[in-house]
Amino acid sequence: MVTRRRAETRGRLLDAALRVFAAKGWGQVRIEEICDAAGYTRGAFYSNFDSLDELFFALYDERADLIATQVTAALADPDPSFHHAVERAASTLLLDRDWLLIKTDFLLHAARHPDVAGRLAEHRARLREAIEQRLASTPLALPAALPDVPAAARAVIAAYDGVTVQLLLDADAHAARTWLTQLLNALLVR
Amino acid sequence: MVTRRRAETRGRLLDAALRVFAAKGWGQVRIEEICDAAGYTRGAFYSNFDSLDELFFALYDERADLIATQVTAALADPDPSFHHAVERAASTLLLDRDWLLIKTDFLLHAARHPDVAGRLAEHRARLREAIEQRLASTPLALPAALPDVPAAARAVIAAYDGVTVQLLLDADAHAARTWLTQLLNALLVR
DNA sequence: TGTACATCAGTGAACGCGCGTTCACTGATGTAC
DNA sequence: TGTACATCAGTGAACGCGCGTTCACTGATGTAC
Repeated sequence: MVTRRRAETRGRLLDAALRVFAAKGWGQVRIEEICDAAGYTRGAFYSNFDSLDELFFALYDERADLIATQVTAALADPDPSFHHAVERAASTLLLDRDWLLIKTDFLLHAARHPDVAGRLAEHRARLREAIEQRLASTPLALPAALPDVPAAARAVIAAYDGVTVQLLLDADAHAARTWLTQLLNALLVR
Repeated sequence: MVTRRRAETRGRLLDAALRVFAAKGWGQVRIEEICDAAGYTRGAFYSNFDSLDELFFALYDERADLIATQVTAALADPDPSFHHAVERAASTLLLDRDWLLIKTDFLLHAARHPDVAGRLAEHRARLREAIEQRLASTPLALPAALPDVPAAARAVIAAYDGVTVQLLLDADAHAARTWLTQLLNALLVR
């Protein structure tokens, strides 16, 4: 059984870890920095996690699940226009720079350690399916180079990844959203 | 004056650093690992560099310059077809996974430390200009969403960045080149 | 609701290892004749 | 070309700090009556 106190401590450590990992980056983070940021001493960390890796993975899983759920909801809503659904999904995906930094750290970690790449593949698969379903239920005249819905969905993800890089560099979230919309128009509308 | 011996040692340390940084990642690398890989003791490192950061930056500058030169040459060659030039540039950009890993480490570092982002911005500007010049000298019917050459060039870079992410995850360089070509067709050919 | 007790979560001092950094040294390299 | 010497590049042992990890402890939380 997990007590309320324990769950709160764990939650605060995870929240602090998000900020500290985003600011410093994987490999530059000391356990004590996270504990300080969360308002605990190091013992609290060892009482809740076995290692910094375990905490980082827990953090990734938690946020990835949250993002995927939000994006799926934004895309699945049949009410708004295609354009509007894209805007909402793009807002979720491109708003939180901290998450983009951590996600990219995790991407690199997965690229170097295939044994942990599964978590990331699963997250990307969830997003891809949500995109495919939206594309399939929208009347679109796809260009010749992207003949079917799966190819178009992969193109959407490539565009998103490309815009993410730009956003990491210039930190201009508004420009990134505009740019993603523009790219999707170029890719999906013949 | 730099002696021959000194230049060779520096070169071997940089080569070893490329492999070690690619394998382990920024922040996971010990100075001794690089020295071991290069066949030196730690003193050799301190005789040539002040810090691991300095070595990493030197490594980035060296490789970025090499890549940019090669890509510019591939794109500037007026002889081959547009398709062929794209293939050659894509080969240079997507062939060396070690470089993609290091480049992405550096991207994250630049995203977190704006004061060092200049090096990366310069590299990207060089690539963008080479792409713009090639696009300007090629008769293309751009889609409505990408009205001018600068927008098209930025789209090419976004596609490249997106494909890079996929290649980092699946390590399939051949699929990545095919996929990039397909994306560029979808983006640039109305 | 109040009290007494048991358990558990987080404290923080202490330990010790790994690794960055230094430096007196040696033998490799370059130079003068 | 050969030799003698000076300088310089890389060696590797030694030092010590930062940080991960442990653990005896305390006071916070939950439970039984």
